[in-house]
Order: sequence, then structure tokens, then C-alpha cells
Amino acid sequence: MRFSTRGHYGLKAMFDLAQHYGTAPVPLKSVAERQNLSVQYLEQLIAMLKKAGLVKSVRGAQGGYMLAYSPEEIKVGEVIRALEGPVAPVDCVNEFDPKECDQADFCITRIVWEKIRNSIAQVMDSITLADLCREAKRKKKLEKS
Amino acid sequence: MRFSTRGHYGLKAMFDLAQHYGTAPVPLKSVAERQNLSVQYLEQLIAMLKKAGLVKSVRGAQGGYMLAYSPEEIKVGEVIRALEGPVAPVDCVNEFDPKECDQADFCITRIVWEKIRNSIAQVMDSITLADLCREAKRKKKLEKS
DNA sequence: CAATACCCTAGTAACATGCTATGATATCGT
DNA sequence: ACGATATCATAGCATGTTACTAGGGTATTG
Repeated sequence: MRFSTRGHYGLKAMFDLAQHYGTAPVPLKSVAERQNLSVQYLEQLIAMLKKAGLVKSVRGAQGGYMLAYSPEEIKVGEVIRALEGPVAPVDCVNEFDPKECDQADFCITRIVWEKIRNSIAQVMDSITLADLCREAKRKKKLEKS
Repeated sequence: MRFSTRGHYGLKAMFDLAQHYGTAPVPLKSVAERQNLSVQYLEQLIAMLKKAGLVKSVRGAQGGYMLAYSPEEIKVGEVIRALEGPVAPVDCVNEFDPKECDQADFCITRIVWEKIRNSIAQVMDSITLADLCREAKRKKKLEKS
């Protein structure tokens, strides 16, 4: 069981934008360099994030991307869902539109997948981009000392 | 992000075997009928479970499969790992052999995936097949009343 | 000896992934 | 005005995985 690189890379990019929140728009090229990702691929991911309303863009020279809200207001779960779709370890417990099979009523194993789904969602929704920035700061401080 | 049908179907099958624990070996055909799965596909899944030491088999007529241990001793996590491999939402936080990238030291988003991994593992490892059997019993009782 | 059932391997259609390529459009600085 | 910088949009594509099916073989029972 794996998430795709979309969620993986996309979260990296959003974290990068969060660290530049409040400054000038950040061009994807610089995000790609810092996070060691392909610009072209990142463009596709950020398009999804824009569609989801999580980032804003400024076109043209000196342009780039920025978070649509403050890092404090953006949960990791929103980012990952925008890129990976709803949390659904198996189809019949999709968090938004479960494709329930005819056995749904008496399928006991279902409760396992529901619990897994809920615990994933709980983690994703309890961490904000600001939390990650704080963590980065803390780590930097530790290195210095 | 999804688990494959291997974990999904395999857990169903193991639950089925758990419900017949202590009786004669259960032929796959009957498991497949009850759980609405293809016999041929199930054979492949159960082969993996056997390799992992979770089930025993009896060949020939009147043969079939049975749990290698009591349902109380078999965690859902063991079943799922046998079929899906180690819990690893992204490769760099694989629970057994993480393919750490060169950024591992300063990659902050990593902690998100670690937390997700841990919460999945925690759920899987805190439920036994016996728990599922008890749940099934409870549900059956509720239906009657 | 035939019925039952486990065991093993190979093949394969369909789909998802993780990109790259190409080109268009908008904006800024000079 | 123009060229550099960026975003924006779509298409293509190699590779791998999934979810099976097919077609055997082997062991055991009655």
C-alpha cells in the first residue's frame, strides 16, 4: 500500500511555499531545485492544487505561486486529498462516496478498513503546513547548537 | 491511496477461516462462495499466507485450509503485511527497509508520512481475527433481537 | 480409480504511474 | 516594442502493477 508521488512531491512543494509565505510569489523552478523535483511534473501537480483553491498564481516574469491561505489554515489532509483523491484504503470505505458491495451489511472486515481510513484521515487533518514550518525551525536551531 | 484487493480479499478469507477454527479443514471453494471471490485468485492469495506461516493446508479430498494459530494470536497486520508487503505510504518511510533519499536529514514532510505509517500499523496490529469473530457474533445477536 | 482439493506457473488485458514534450499565453523590465 | 521569465494546457508514452484466467500437476480419500 502506497501513496503516489503526487502526494509526496506535492506536499513538499506546499511546504516550500509555506516557508515563503508572505513574500513575493515563488517560481516553480526554484521550488523544483530546492526540493529536487522536475519542473514539468511539478507544474501538473500545482495545477491540481490550484484547482482545489489551495494556491494562487501570478503569471509572467517575477511571477510564481503562493499559498491561497496562511500555513496555519492549510491542513496536510487538504493537500494530499487534492492530489490523491479521497482517503479510501479499499473502495467500499471511500470517505466520500463508498462503493458499497452487496455484502456491506454483514461484511465484518469492513470495520478494519474503516478504522485504517479514519486513522489516516485523523493524522492528515491534525497537521497544518504551519506545524511543518515550526518543525523545520526547531530542527535548524538544534543543528546550530 | 489504496490497498490492493489482495489485502482486501485475503483478510476476508482469513476471517472466514477464523470462523471455522477448530473444525475440519475448510476447502477454498466454500470460502470463495461465502465471500464471493474467485477460487483461482484466492488460491494465489492463500499461497502467500501459507508462505508467511499463517495457514496450514491438508491436501486431497476432505482437505482444505485452516489457521496455523488460534484467531486470538493472529493480528490483522500480519495478514495484510503478508499480502501487501510492509506498510510504506511512501518509499522513504517503509517500515522495514526505508529507501532514504539524500534529503532524508532535512526533509520535514517525512514526519507526516511517518505518522501516517505508524497510525496504520497501530490499527492493524491492535486487531486480531478473534476480535473480528466477536464482532460478527455481536452483530448476529443484534439482528435477532 | 475417480473424485476432491491443494499446488504451481505462465500469460494477459486493462489501468495507473511518472514522467517528457510541445506550444501557447501573460507579465515585467528595459 | 521586445525578449526574458513564468504560468497554463494538452498530448504522448514507457514502465509497472493489478486482478485476474488458463492449464496443468500432485496428494488424499472412499
